[in-house]
Amino acid sequence: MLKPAPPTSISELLQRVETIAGLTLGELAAQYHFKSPDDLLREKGWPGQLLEYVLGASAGSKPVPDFEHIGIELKTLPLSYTGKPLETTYVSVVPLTNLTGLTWQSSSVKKKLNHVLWLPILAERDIPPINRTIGTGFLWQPDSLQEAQLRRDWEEQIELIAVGRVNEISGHLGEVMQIRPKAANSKVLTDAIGPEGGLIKTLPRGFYLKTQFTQNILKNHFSC
DNA sequence: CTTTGATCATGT
DNA sequence: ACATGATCAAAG
Repeated sequence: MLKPAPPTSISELLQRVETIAGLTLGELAAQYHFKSPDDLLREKGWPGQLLEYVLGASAGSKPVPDFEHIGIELKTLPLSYTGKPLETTYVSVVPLTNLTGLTWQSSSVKKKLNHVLWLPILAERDIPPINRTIGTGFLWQPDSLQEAQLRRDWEEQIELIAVGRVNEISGHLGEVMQIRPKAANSKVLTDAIGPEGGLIKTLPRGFYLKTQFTQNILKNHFSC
């Protein structure tokens, strides 16, 4: 099959999502002649890349949403047998310099999470990737409580970075959104503001949604 | 070289 | 069990 064109409307996207619900990743990959790894030890991003391809997301672009025309970001969500998220959800890179004037409203987190298409996948580790089943995808936008929680976590942790305390940040901070390393390995270094106000080198970091937060998104959607 | 797609793997 | 810190490939 050819590479699908980007959906031109939200309803078209949702129609495609309905079509793939219940299929396994392997079935979908076979239909589109997409590769199917035996495990995700090396190709950790495979589920997301497959779904992007099948649903017609713009490939590997940077600052724009996956579905640029309709402003929607695609996120796969790996679930356990009991329906709980197995992993945190990566959101975006954490800015570590040039933070003056940066606000929640203008942040990459706020923009990325403005409108998300969640695609649950039954992804328990004892299931080979090709046998993992795609669930019912759904659209989500943060409600006022969720946005307040995200904003507070963002502001608290960005403030620490702004005053040169990036090295005091760990995954323990944040009520619903944490900061963790995001790099090829632990030797990668990037610029950040140091304790004396100058530049220091530190690990690149990313914002991640904690599993309790995404579990609540699921609960709100499938029970209301 | 960096960002995006994430999951792996170990310590608690 | 679960979360934090570490890691990997593709694409631009």
